Amino acid sequence: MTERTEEQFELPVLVRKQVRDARARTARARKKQAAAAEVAAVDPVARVLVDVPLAHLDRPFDYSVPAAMADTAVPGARVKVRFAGQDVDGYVLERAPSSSHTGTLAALRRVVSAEPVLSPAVAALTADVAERYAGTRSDVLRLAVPARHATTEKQPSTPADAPVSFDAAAASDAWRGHEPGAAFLRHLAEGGSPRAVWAAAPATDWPHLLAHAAAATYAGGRGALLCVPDGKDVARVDRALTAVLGEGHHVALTAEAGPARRYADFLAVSRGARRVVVGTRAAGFAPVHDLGLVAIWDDGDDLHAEPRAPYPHTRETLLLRAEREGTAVLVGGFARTVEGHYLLKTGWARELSPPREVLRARVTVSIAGASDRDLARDPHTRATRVPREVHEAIRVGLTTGPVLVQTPRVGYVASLACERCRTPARCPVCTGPLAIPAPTSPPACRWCATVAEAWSCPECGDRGLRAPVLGDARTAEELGRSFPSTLVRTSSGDTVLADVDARPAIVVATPGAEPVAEGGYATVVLLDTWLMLGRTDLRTVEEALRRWANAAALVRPGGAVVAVGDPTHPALQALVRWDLAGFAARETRERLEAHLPPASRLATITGSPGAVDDAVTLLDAPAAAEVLGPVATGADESRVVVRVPRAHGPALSKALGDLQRLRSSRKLDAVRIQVDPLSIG
DNA sequence: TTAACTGGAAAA
DNA sequence: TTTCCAGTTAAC
Repeated sequence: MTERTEEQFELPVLVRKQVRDARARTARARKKQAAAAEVAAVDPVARVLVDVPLAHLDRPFDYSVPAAMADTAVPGARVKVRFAGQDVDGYVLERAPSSSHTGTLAALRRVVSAEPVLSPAVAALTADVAERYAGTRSDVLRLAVPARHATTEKQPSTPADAPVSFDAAAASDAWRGHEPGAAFLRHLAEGGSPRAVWAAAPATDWPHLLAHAAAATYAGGRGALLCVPDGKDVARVDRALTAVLGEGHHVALTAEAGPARRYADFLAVSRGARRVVVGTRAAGFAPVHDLGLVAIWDDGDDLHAEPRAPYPHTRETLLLRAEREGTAVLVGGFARTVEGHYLLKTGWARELSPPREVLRARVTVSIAGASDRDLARDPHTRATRVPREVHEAIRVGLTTGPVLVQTPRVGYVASLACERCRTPARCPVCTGPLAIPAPTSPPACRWCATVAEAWSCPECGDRGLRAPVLGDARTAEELGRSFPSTLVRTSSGDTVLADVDARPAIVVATPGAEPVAEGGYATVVLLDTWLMLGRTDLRTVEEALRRWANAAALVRPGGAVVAVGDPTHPALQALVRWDLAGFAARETRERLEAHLPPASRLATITGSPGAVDDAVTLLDAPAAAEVLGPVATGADESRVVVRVPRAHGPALSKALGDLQRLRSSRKLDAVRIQVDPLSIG
């Protein structure tokens, strides 16, 4: 009885002790096993980058390599490791003879595959990009290495065909009109690393020029990497590369291809079976062997800005890569960005551009200003948005070929505008945009709901408001009425046409969705340019000009471009003179005075007001840094902007990275950091 | 997820 | 002082 009571009483203690002992035994056993397990004879240590989201763990951890994995745990291989009790994915960065870690190393748990998917060059690039954008390598690696597809991995990659010899004559011919294009190509072919910012002349078949630059590099025994904004452009450059290099030398990497195809193409590159690559922004990380040239087309297109952390921009990724791998650089486009201009201004890159007489021969740009006088003379103009001379230009164009009509997207500008001078109508209370909430109601502010019954235009005093007539469908309908016997096609949103043939037709397209015409358009019309300038973003004007230039450049050589808008606007004047370089230079000067990028490096810190506040306190920013804000950006979210002169950019990135590591290790509330955000909105 | 560590409380 | 235990922290 007594014994039983005692037993019952002592049971929990006993159980606890047993559990404890059992745990200790398994721990000892595990350690013994780890120590006893045979490790690799050479380089028994693997430096592993683990895939964990914590900034302070963004460094290699050493693991012992079991003998069975000696040959498969190669640098670049995907592995599974035990990390703080969990199985996590990682990449072997390198193998080493010993570790500086004090304490016993855990063993690699499994080599997922011996395929070295993370090359030393891309691993280094990943570190550079993470550092530059104050992010983690694991985030960058998600962008750089595609998901594994085991079946695909088992297939060998077809080796490249014997390279065709470089046709220097054809290449120089293609680049004719862009000076000094021939010298640039020769330099590439000889294995040099020239760096250029290229202003393409309108009506240039730019995919072929890119293909020739890649071919020149390839002929010199090196690889080339071409990044373009979207899948449509990838397809064009893909075709151009096939035309110049033939089949079997290049791959096109896009998000559209399924996972198997994507991985197969990636492997063809990482195995060195293909050394010429074209793709969208993710391709910037493609592990091209013996990389000799990196190129980006239309670097002002915001598709080049990665929307996932740490938000790297393709141009910056490629420039970091060029620095590290010593490659040639080609930054091209019809329009020029302020960043592109900056590369020239600092002497880092040379200019490739068409001489005046080439431009004059390629295109004639004119402006149809819908002035009051025009409206009085032709009241019909206002109803159709298409001034008489534009109507005439379309008619003339249609006698010889297709006509492109670019019209702003629906919803691009939702606000009402002054009927007379077309200044966007803003709320007198909060400066928000005015709109008509219901068909019969008076205009009201979309931000603060103030009813603006007695609105008058601050620019011209007119009291009339007009709703912008917008949309490609609406425009197509109008033009269809004006040109009854003409085929009218639209390209926008979900139904984007890649190309149209050379027959006369009206092609109505929204910006960025313009199809390429066989042989080029006879005429290009840019409607409602004033609407594209109506936004208040920092880059509005630059962006509008870029979109106009991209549409205008689709004319055939000697074709006509007509823009409907204010003839005195500097952006339209730049378009008329096709002086996009001059516009970028002026824009850069203005930004310099306003301490905006690219003369300054700028970063935003966003998060809960408390977190942002103490992030600013913890931030060990360079002495020259200015902290602007915080400002409230939403419900319980605030933001500060940190700005430094460009020379202190790397120091700012470093400080922001340190801040993230510190916050992560102290388990403080996360803040989102964006270095060089595209816009601060 | 979990082993190692920390510090405070209880036992000696 | 030593031992035990729960909560915390670092993570190979």
